[in-house]
Amino acid sequence: MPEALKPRLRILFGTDIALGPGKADLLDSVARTGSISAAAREMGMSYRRAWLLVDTMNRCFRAPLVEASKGGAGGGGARVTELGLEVLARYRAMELKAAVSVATEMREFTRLLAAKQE
Amino acid sequence: MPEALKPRLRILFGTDIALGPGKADLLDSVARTGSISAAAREMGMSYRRAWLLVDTMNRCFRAPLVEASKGGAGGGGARVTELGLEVLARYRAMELKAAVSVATEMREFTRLLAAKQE
DNA sequence: TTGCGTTATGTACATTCGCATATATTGATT
DNA sequence: AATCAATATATGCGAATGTACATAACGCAA
Repeated sequence: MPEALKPRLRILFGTDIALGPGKADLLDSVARTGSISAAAREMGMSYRRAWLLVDTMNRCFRAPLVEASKGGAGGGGARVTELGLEVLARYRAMELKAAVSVATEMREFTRLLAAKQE
Repeated sequence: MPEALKPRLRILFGTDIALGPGKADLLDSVARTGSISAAAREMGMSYRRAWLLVDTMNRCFRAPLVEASKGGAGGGGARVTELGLEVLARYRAMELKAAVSVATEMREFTRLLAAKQE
C-alpha cells in the first residue's frame, strides 16, 4: 500500500501530540541506531528537532520512552525503554489495522482523483 | 469517541492534500450553507483560506467538488456537486470504519499516557 | 590530561502559513 | 443606474515552525 493512502494516527495528550507518524519513525530509528543524533541524521532533521520530539514523547507518557546518557565511549547514546518498545509495537499494530480496514475504499478513491501530471 | 482518538485520513494527490479532516468539514459546511464565505465564517477561518482549500479540492479531483457563481441574488453562492457529495460520503464512511477498527486499542493507549495536569 | 562524540539547551535567522486588508467582478434586486 | 453580497485574486504582516549555530556538560579512551 502506498504511503499516500495510509491513515495517520495521532495520540494526543492535551495540546501535545504524544505520538504520531513522525515520532513513531523517530522512535524506531533511535531504537535501531542507539542514538538521538544518529536518528536525526538518518531522518534528515536537526538534532534539536529530534531531541524536542523525544522530549515531548517522554513527557507525555507515564514514563520515558527513551533514556539517554552523556559521555563515555562514543560520547553517549540513547536507548528505547521497555515502555517505548511496547508503545511503538501497539502503534504499528494500530496503523496496520486502520490501513487494512480502509484499504479497498482507499483504492476506489483513486478513481475519483484527477489524472496526475507529474 | 473523543476527537483526539480519531484517525486522520488524508487523500494525497502528488504534493497536495486532496482531502483531509479540515477540507471534509469545509465541504460539509459549504453544502449546508451554500456559500464559501458563510462556510469560512462558520469554521472561523478567512475567506481566502476557505477559497484556497476549495480550489485545491477542485483541482485534485476528476471534476470540481464545488461550483461557485458570482453576482445575482445574495451576491452569489456555491454548491457542492454530485461528485462532491459522493466524495464526502465515502470519506465519512472511511473515517468511521477506521475509527471503529482501532477504537479499543486507542482506549488502551490512554493507560500508557501520563496523568494529565490541566 | 587532552580529545572526541553525544546529550542538552539557548539564541538568531529563514521559511512557511494564515490572516487582514484591498480591489475588481459579477448579476439579480431595488 | 445604483446597491449589495459573494466570488476571485494580490499583497503585506505577524505567528509559528524548523534549521543553523553556539556553548556547556559529560565520561571513556588514547
